[in-house]
Amino acid sequence: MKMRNEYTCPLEMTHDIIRGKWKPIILWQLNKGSHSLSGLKKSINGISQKMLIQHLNELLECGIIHKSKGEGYPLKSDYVLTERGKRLFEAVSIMQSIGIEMMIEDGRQDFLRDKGLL
Amino acid sequence: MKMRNEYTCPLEMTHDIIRGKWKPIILWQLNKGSHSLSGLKKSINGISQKMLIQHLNELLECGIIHKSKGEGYPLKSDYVLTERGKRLFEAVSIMQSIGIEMMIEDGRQDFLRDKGLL
DNA sequence: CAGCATCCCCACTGATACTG
DNA sequence: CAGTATCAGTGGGGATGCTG
Repeated sequence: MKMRNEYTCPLEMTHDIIRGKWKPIILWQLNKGSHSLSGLKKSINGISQKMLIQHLNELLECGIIHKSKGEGYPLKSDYVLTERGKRLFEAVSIMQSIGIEMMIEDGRQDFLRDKGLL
Repeated sequence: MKMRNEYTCPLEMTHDIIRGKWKPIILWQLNKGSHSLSGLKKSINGISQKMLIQHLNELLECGIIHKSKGEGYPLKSDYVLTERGKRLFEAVSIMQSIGIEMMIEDGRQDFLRDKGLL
């Protein structure tokens, strides 16, 4: 993820952090609780392992998530939201609710009901 | 802006809408009040006219903003947030506040003070 | 299971020039 | 002032295969 060199406002910073295609969904999953790599992969539909790891590393760099690594075999990783990540999740949460509102306005209640979101 | 064909959750929808590099700043400006094209261009540092118009058109398609066009000369356009756009702005607003918090944690109070955000 | 390395494509971005 | 058209660079995203 290419970040800008300079930020003219804090908004751009948060936006750059969350811009990646899978970032919001990753945060959404991690907010439910810590996940292993494979756990995340299973819970996120359509993501490739490479993209998942790439996005996780970017979130790590920004201090949004924290990683614990087990030592023995089988290998076990554990990703968790940091405090900063939990705050960022609030924005993600709002995006979700806005998405729901938009879908309702667009008459897609059926879709939402199927997902158990209505 | 390439939107996905299918959305597995509403979050992805909102994310796709706001993904563009300049979208949040545009919403931020429009939330202050309606703007003409040139007005927006002047208020957004570094944006090219092409990108501005492109993003505006995408926001129009999604029903986030509304455009009025004057008939006479000199030409006068007017962009405003729709009700949906105002709701989306709330998410943008949260992103801004999170950006501020992050910058404070990172010890960039000086930057924020310069911008009058602290 | 966790993670890295390669290769490739296309969408996003941007500069520039032109029209009403 | 508002908006379109064209061309080019690049980095984000994805498929696949390899290592500890």
